[in-house]
Amino acid sequence: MNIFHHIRDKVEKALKTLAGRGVLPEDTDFSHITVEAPRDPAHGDVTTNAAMVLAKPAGRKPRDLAEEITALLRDDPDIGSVEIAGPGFINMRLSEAFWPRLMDAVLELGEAYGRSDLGQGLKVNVEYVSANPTGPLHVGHCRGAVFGDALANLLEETGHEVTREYYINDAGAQVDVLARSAFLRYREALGEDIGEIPSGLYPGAYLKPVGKALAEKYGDSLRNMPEEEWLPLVRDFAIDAMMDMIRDDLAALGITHEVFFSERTLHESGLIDDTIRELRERGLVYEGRLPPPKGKPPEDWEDREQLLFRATEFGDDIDRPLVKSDGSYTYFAADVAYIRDKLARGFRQLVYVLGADHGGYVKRLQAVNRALSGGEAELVARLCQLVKLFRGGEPVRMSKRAGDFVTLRDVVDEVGPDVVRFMMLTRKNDAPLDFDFEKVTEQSRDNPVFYVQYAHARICSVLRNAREELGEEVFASAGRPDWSLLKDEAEMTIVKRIGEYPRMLEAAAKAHEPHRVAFYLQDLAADFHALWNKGKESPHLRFILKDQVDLSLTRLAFLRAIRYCLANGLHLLGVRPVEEM
RNA sequence: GGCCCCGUAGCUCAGCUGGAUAGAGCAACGGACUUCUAAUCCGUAGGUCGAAGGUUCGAAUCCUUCCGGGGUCGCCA
Repeated sequence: MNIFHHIRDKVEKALKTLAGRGVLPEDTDFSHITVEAPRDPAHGDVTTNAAMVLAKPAGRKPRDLAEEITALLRDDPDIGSVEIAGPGFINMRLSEAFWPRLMDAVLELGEAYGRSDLGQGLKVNVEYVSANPTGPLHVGHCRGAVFGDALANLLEETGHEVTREYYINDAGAQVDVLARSAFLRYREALGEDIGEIPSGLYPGAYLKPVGKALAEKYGDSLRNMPEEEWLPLVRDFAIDAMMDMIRDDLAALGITHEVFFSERTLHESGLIDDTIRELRERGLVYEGRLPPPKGKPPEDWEDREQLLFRATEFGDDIDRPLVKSDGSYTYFAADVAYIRDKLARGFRQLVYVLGADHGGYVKRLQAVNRALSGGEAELVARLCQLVKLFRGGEPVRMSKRAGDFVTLRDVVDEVGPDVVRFMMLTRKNDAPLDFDFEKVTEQSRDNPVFYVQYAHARICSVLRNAREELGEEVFASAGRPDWSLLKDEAEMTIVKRIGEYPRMLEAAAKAHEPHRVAFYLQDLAADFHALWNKGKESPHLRFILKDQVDLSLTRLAFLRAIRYCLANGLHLLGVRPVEEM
């Protein structure tokens, strides 16, 4: 039950009637019409800009057109009153008979309240995290991980067919460095004194268990091999170990990807070769030269003829090289093949959740998508800004030396997955985020995680109490809630907020902005806390009133509806609603 | 130098992809507990939406140009 869709249908029906009468052109475009809640509740429950948007095509003044539209809406039983305001807004107040239907629907739908078919089953691939398999995830990965996961949930909830995917960068030089680093730890495990880890190798202690495991598996047989023989063995072993670790870290945050896609398989299966052949056939590549990079001294710049993708024809600033000077493929070449593969798997929306430092990469990805999908698919890139860590207001210092960085696991272990997940979504993705270890575990108003959880727990507390206070027999013989008993302004504020939930989810999904769910939950929690406290000054507003059973039962049903809304939103964010604090 | 992101109350940020008098929280000040959990709530105060133009019924939002902060810029991934 989405009240805004409901009213929109009525408005569009009225507009079609007007089109039939010749007031509007037959082919009028309705796409810019909004049907939404006005910012000021005094303006009513639902407002539409239809008259203002269509005034020009109709060749009439907005307020005149509004008159014609309202005449057709006025008799609708769901609409209590209609008014024209300001430059031509049509403000509607829903009839008293309408709200009970909404509340009944919320209770009936329960955990399904908010789901929609907005996406029409569109196949969406959400790629997120995709960290190099060379070490544990650090805090920097946290935000993208949580953002991507919440976005995937959000899209799923709004009717998209979602695949969560992780791209494993297991083909480049950095995994050879990983192999050499692991080999050193292997020699260490065999009793050798390896001294200090040479610069250029990964110094982290997390490779020690890998070295030990290698020693157990291979004994000292690797030690006598030439590098070209042991390296592939050690590399594959180490990558597997790193990916196991990464999967564990993600699991600790409640994140599970459906597909882990290996870059190396693109090389080995010949998919990149195929892709480049196809590009050649379609005339999308050519041999050419690039200008040297600007802004940087071109130290080792070598002007050469190379194979270039015609990215500029698809909106990029410069054509992009596919082959390195040593003849191997660039990272970009693999990415082209990867996009081609995603399209071949039927995805029509490719979502990339990236760190802000990859901003420069977006245009070329979009160029590839345009070239290969011919406009059939959309590529959406979302950039996550970095997270600054604090402890009691003081910045947490991290030095890259000796692997002394804060890992994702450190953070989750200290404050818990729910706090991490919620906090990561309390800011728009492209705004920097401060994360203070002390503040996020504080139990106070300025900690949004706590604030929302507390509202949920309070509701559960009342629901628990009610059984004792009112007696089991009251519940056994309870009829349907009489929603007309909810008359107070604070109660109606909440009813309307609940009504906005489905629309908020759709807007968030369209914009790919899961943080809106977090903000909505804070608003709903605030509405609830306000009502709670109002019950202190005005005892008749309390939820449990022993001498008014029908009213109490209705308010308890009301609480269950609020609870569904809070819990559903929290679930989307991957945060567990708690029943007690 | 090119491209991308950001600039909104003293601070941290929202602002529903063009709507009505720009909103929360923190900090400041003044109030509300014999509790269904005061871990909360109510009230007061606080603004040339970085600047200037433009688009139109209407701009914090869209376009152009500046100012300031961050990121990025072939053969790393």
